[in-house]
Amino acid sequence: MTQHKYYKDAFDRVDDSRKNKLLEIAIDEFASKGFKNANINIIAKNAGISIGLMYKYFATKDDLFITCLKYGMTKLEHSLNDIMLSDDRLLVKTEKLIRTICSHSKKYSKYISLYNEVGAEKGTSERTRLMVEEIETKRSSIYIETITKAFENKDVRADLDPKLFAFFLDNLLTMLQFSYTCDYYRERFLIYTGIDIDEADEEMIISQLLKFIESAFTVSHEELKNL
Amino acid sequence: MTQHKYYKDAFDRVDDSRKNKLLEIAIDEFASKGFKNANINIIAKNAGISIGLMYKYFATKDDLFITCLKYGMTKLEHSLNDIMLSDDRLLVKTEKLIRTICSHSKKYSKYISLYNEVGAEKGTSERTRLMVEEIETKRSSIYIETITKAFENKDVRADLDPKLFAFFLDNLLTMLQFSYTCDYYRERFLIYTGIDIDEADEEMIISQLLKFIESAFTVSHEELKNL
Amino acid sequence: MTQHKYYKDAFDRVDDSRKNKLLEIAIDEFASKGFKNANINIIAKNAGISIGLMYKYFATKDDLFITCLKYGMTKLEHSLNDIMLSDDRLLVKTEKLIRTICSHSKKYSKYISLYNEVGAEKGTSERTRLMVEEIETKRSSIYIETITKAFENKDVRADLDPKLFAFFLDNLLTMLQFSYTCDYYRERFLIYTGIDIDEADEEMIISQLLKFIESAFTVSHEELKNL
Amino acid sequence: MTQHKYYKDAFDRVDDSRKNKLLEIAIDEFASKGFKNANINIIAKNAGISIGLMYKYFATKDDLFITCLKYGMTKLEHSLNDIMLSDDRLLVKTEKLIRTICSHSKKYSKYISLYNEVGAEKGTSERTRLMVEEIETKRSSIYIETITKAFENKDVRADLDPKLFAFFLDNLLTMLQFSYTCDYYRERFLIYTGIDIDEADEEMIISQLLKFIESAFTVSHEELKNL
DNA sequence: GATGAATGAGGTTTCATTCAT
DNA sequence: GATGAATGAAACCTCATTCAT
Repeated sequence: MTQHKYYKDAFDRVDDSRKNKLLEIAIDEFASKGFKNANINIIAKNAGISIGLMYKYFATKDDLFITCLKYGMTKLEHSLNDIMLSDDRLLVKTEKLIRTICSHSKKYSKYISLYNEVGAEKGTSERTRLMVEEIETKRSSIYIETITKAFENKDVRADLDPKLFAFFLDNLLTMLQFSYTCDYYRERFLIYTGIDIDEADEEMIISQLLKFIESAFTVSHEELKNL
Repeated sequence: MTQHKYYKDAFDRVDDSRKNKLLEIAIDEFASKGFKNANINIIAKNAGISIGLMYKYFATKDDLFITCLKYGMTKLEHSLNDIMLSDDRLLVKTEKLIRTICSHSKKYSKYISLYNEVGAEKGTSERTRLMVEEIETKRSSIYIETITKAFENKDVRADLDPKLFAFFLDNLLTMLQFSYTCDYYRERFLIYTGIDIDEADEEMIISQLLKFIESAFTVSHEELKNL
Repeated sequence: MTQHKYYKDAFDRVDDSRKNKLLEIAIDEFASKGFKNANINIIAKNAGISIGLMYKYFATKDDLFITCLKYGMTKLEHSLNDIMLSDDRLLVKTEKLIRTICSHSKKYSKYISLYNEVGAEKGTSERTRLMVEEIETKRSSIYIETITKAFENKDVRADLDPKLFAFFLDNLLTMLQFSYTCDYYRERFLIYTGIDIDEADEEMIISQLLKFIESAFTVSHEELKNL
Repeated sequence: MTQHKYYKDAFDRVDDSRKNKLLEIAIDEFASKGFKNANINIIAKNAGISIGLMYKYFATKDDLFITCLKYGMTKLEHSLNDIMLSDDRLLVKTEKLIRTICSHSKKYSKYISLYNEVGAEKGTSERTRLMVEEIETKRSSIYIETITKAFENKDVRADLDPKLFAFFLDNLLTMLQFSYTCDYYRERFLIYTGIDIDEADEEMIISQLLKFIESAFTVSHEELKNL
């Protein structure tokens, strides 16, 4: 639950524009080559600093990665917050959510690429646990809170569990993000739909996903009779 | 679309039980350490063959990985086929699908771990493209075909696109698989639901997901009036 | 023979308590990690001064080490002087010497640890030569002088060479010091005696060592016959 | 007590002359630069093998060092065994011991240099403990056993403890070894005696040390009176 | 077919020292 | 006097792949 700081004090003292530049360059490298293939010597060189200074800022390659990840995740979080704390009905919120995911995915595809990479990490369970916590705790609680309220307003089918509802909803959004940003999932989208997602009609995707969530199947006959 | 063969002829001549043993051992290594950290020399040692022979079977580490991946993917495909080609209504098929995903995830978690890893691969776009094709083409076409039929039977809301419907459905199932099998997504499930997925009530998850897909939101008043 | 000064003038101008604090902290680091693994940046940080200032005081890490070493060696020298310049017979002096070594070893184990390290230094023969001279010249001359006097008083077996006698005596005392203070030699003591030296009966060790040396002083059979 | 093996199986398969060559070259490097400054890439290059193969033989630099150390220690052990198991009286054995130490020190000075280095190691207490055990256990037990027998034969003053006697005796021999082989202690010998130990009259040193120890064996005045 | 010894480029991390302020 | 950001060479260790037998 404690939010750790994965960089050293020296990095705090760097002015913001250099800080951001460094992180963006690191994110470029991580997003294009993956964690293991990324080379911190190259990151340092591209950022115009010595490798020694790099290690004055970040104790390990891991820490640099996590800092990049959190930097990226923060950007989306703010937009999500704004949406979820509004007074709209859940359906409207969901639409806004999807729109934000779409535009964010285009703008910040590299950040999502990092997030995607974390999801594939093996064999470092303690680090993984920390990272999940850092990333998912806030996001999940915003979702769950909002959805719980929606239940009180009878915006949602009563026999659904708010937590699982939030989970399924985020699953759909996450996979949509990956489809916009990660090589494999972009190809997969192409195979499913026949369309390159970059050239897809975004409005169509949004409306289709909204309908899918809203009511994928038509109400069953039995239920209708009972109305 | 061409189905490549990522091993050498010599591997064809090995008898099946040794073939499977070798692949299972390789899958163990890949699933527990990830592709880059897996060590092909150790795989050979664990499998009881020399590294030289390993290279008589597979030209590169990549090829070994892909062969493992396809080996694992084939197992699920058969079950899916059986379900999708049945005469059930889509809702019933979907339930069967989810059940299969759940049980498969427990039994074959390592195979899914490999699949998950592929989704995070960077910077090898041609290889990635080939792998997506190998894996997703068959699966997606089964989904789409089935769902298109369901549309004809009016089992599905008419204003949904079958391809996107298939895509969204598979997204939900894929994320459920990951939640059963991959470190990160297991933790994420715990954070969303408060439950360790291994100790979760599977029937509850199945029924909730089914409801979510079936009709996440209650039918709106307007729509009801128009019935 | 010239007593060098291994620090810069700026260090002379620092007041004594800060000087001592700095040296004690450096000694801590050197004694716990060894010269090569000790980190001069960390020493500066622990001492509360900047690394820049550190280099205003000491030209190199080597110089800092030597200054620490001499600082530590000085402390024992004074006690030895007092003993050796007294009027006691050699046997009494030797007992006092051993007692002093024991208590000093407990109190100043870190200084001895530095001394022990110097004995293992390789490949810097000129520096080594200088350091031996700095450390051993005074000590050896006190020993030799005292023992030469003892020879005149017939306190010592006549057919022994005073210089070698002093050398052997100091060897025994040095190894006893190491046994009290250095990881390896502490373990070695345990293996030889079955006792952890910290829990050993100090009086027993003293009396045994004294007896071991003492008989060296008593006349031999032949000499006895000639009395 | 278990004697570990600090090299990998692959090293066992190397033929003896190459094994010895490799170890001698590594010992050269360690003895001349010390453990930390020694460079295994250089050792590999000098030995005419690749660094990769080096790591097929030894898991770590540490392991290579320990293997070198044990290789060197074994050589002296055999000579000591022969002497100590003979039927000579302790005084004769001791003389042989000193002679062996002297000649061994000249021949194998590098091995002793390694041993000396271990005695100065800091902060790796578990590794240190293992190494002490490996090296000192056998040697100390041979000493103690022999000396205990000598006590039964009344070769030694009765009020001395055999374990401490062995300990003091080995201390003198160890320091003599260092004086022959280690930079610092060679200089120290020069300062004490005024003689470069390489040009010293070895017979004189031997006889002086023997006398220094010897009197320890003769009975004390009191005891003489009681005869 | 089968072996496994051998390669060596490549990547992370450390730290004594400098120098502009 | 005092600071501490910045440097960058240097060292350990990994592992996919080759090839002589």
